[in-house]
Amino acid sequence: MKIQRVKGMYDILPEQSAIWERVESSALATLKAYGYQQIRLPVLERTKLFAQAIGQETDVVSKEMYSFDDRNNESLTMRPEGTAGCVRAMVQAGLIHHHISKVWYNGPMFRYENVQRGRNRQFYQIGGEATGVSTPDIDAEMVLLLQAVWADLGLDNLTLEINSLGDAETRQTHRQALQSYLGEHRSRLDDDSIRRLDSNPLRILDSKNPNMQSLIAEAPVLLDYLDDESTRHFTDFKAILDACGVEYVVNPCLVRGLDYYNRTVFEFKTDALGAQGTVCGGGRYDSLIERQGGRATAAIGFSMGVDRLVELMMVCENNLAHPAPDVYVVIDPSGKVMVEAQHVVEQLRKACPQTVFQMNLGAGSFKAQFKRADKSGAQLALVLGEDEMVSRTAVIKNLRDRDAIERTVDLNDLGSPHTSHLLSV
RNA sequence: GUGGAUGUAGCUCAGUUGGCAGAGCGCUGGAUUGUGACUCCGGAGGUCGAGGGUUCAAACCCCUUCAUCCACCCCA
Repeated sequence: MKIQRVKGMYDILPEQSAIWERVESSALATLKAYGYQQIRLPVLERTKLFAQAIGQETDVVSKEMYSFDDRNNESLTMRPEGTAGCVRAMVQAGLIHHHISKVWYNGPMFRYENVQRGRNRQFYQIGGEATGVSTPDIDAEMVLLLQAVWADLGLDNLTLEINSLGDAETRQTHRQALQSYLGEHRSRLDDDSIRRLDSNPLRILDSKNPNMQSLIAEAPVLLDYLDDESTRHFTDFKAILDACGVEYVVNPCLVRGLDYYNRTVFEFKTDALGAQGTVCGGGRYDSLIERQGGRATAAIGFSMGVDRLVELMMVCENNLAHPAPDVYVVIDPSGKVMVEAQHVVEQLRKACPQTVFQMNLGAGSFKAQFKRADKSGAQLALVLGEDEMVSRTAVIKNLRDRDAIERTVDLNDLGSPHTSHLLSV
């Protein structure tokens, strides 16, 4: 039996890697333009870091972590998300003592979940964290930054949902109100909802069950419980989005799965990817840094699911062109010129650094080589046959224009502008 | 953890009542001297997911198991 890949962990094959590169480079360039600097973090952290930061009771910590004891009998965990480790690093390095720090990271995260479309056990996130700013201007700038990434990628079908969770007290008070309200109408709840009553009552408000809609409509709304400062924060946040022409939906039921969030939370969603439509999520975590032992510092972060963005790019058929070489080099099938041909092409690569040359490798008749040349997508074929090598020339054939005449280059004059011109595409 | 679907060539998939393992694409050789695309003729490539059972005979029926996909839950 051949050894197969581990469930939920995928190989990113050459066919897709170009799109990955596109998403990553687009995010990188935009983050740079908004003043974010890269931070590179370990995959392994101490287990208690995540338990503390994310919350012992969350699904992620209670049943989805890849944890194990190392040889020193210390429990380590493969990071299930990026923020906890990033905050740990920033506190450890003293970065939170600046007026503001903006960092971004990119890498694999691990959660032991049942796989389905858009949900893998090893998945990739590009995340950004900004510490030191408690005002809503940074919240809005982060959303604008993300919008700029979508625009750059040509993704125009994402909807932005926002909400404010207030502070911890807000959520606690609302949760109790919600539980007592739903508890009073227990008879109208379906089985799923009764199960969630203790674990996650806010989720009940998301139910699609038509029999419960009137009940849900009357339920206590989190936004009504916000303290004054959170309300003002949320209002100002929305005002900046409005001024910048950002469309959004206030979703009072939007909650995040990790405990550290407060105030502003947001998600970018698509309906083109099946059930897992959240492509990017984020929010404030103003008390996390202090809880991690740092000086009390406000902070906000986001993370985008690169796997999902890549899939969305493929669904939208945005630019799936395979990268093609510019010049395919056909050499004499006899093998007599193999040594010299490699030398010539090496000189050409230096003389024309913008041009991508693909040597024919692994022998083959002229016929076979031209078939490969055609299939490669190259514009030009450079023919280094035995006759040409004797006369120190090479033939350039245009593979995309039937009527173009074949041209000849002088192999003694490879560095000349004339040669470069003939080979430029 | 709970449902449902699917496993046959590198890929996408046919395979009738149980009766020789198939197609398209891809790969590869050829169709008169060293030239691709369109066309034509060849070739290679299979433990039919795995194990067991029924049968003269199993890709097909039965049992077990593994894997994949989709969904619930939850999240990026």
